[in-house]
Amino acid sequence: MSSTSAARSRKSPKRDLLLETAFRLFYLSGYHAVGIDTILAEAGVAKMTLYNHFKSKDELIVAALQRRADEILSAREATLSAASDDPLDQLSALFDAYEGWFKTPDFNGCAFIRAIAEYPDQASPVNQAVRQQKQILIDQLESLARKLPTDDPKSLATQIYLLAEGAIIRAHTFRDPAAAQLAKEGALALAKAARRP
Amino acid sequence: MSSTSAARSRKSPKRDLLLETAFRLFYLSGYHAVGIDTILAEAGVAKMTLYNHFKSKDELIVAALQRRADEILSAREATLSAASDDPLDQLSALFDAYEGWFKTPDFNGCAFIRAIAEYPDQASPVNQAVRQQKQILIDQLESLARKLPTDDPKSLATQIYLLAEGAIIRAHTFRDPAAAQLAKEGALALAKAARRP
DNA sequence: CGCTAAATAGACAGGTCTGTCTACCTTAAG
DNA sequence: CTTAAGGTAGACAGACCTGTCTATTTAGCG
Repeated sequence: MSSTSAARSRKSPKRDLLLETAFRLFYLSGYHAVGIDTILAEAGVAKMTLYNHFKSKDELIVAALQRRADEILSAREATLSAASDDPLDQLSALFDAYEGWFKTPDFNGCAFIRAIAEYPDQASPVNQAVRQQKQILIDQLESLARKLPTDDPKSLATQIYLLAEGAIIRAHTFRDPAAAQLAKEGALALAKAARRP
Repeated sequence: MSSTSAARSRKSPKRDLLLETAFRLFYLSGYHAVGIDTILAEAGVAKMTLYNHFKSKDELIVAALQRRADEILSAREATLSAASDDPLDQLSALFDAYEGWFKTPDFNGCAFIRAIAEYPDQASPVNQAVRQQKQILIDQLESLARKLPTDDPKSLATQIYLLAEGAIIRAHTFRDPAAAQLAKEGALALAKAARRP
């Protein structure tokens, strides 16, 4: 029995290569626009290897997004810990990091926002994965806002979140990395204005 | 000669029905996810009628977005002219209108942002159509910002734009219409803080 | 060596997609 | 009545899509 095997280990070089390749191509052209065969050809991996690791294309997308979320989380923690303890400095560092991202040659917007755009059904696993990831950023912004002198840190954090997402949209739509600095100035102004007088 | 006809008139009931149906379905499920046949079945129109009016699916998408842009522009002008002449009132009216939109049962984010997400290639006609439409909003915000007491109306207008786009993203991702009011308060705070002291 | 798990190539089914073509119908104007 | 434009139905080509299956090969390991 069990002639064909499971290959369900979470640690596998082929699996990781598939996730990296899949994310890169999805990010370049979109989720529906990129077919399985394109990813397999680019990665040089057989089709059955993919379907041994993932049940479906949707599952591959979710895993690729999850992998990307881990990368982002690590980078963000590095950015924050490189800045001083001053919450305003940390806010500045966050938006400066956005600017660096916007200037990378293959910047193509936010993979998560674009995933929501293609999978707007809230019941979709892709949609759920995106919301989960976005919530982490919002939580981090909220804990940052709590270090600021405001009586409504939650609202302030959300407003900063709106500026951050808006900056990504603008940078992507108009290829305008300067959106990061405008968002940063806006965020700092809101943080200062929110001070209880 | 010319046994088959052109049917290229810009005013045609079938053409308009196609555009309305196409936009509704694209907005519901996405551009790649909705096929021509689905639109034709929903509209009750023959395939050749579509291809007599539009050269390709891409051209249909562009036309549907253009039609939607006209609607939005009219609605926005109505919103602005219903408010007082005070630019802060006009700003408030804009974000209140956003809230109303977010609360509509079939709200599904911004059709233009989602189009950019699916057609990230700047050379794509869809991408170009979206940028053109978004620029109109930015120009309107800029002319509004010029009525405010600030020495950098362009930056202020862009920051308000970031809040507006961010609010749409948040409202769509988390089904949170309250994003509109947060964005509005943020925009008003920025407008007041930008006053030359 | 021998066993096992992982990966491979490639064919394949079944469906969907865009776009084209033909032949026919309806309607309205001259 | 005649003519022409717009619309219709349906078949069709050709490409692409996801997912499955089989038979074979490779690689690690006791």
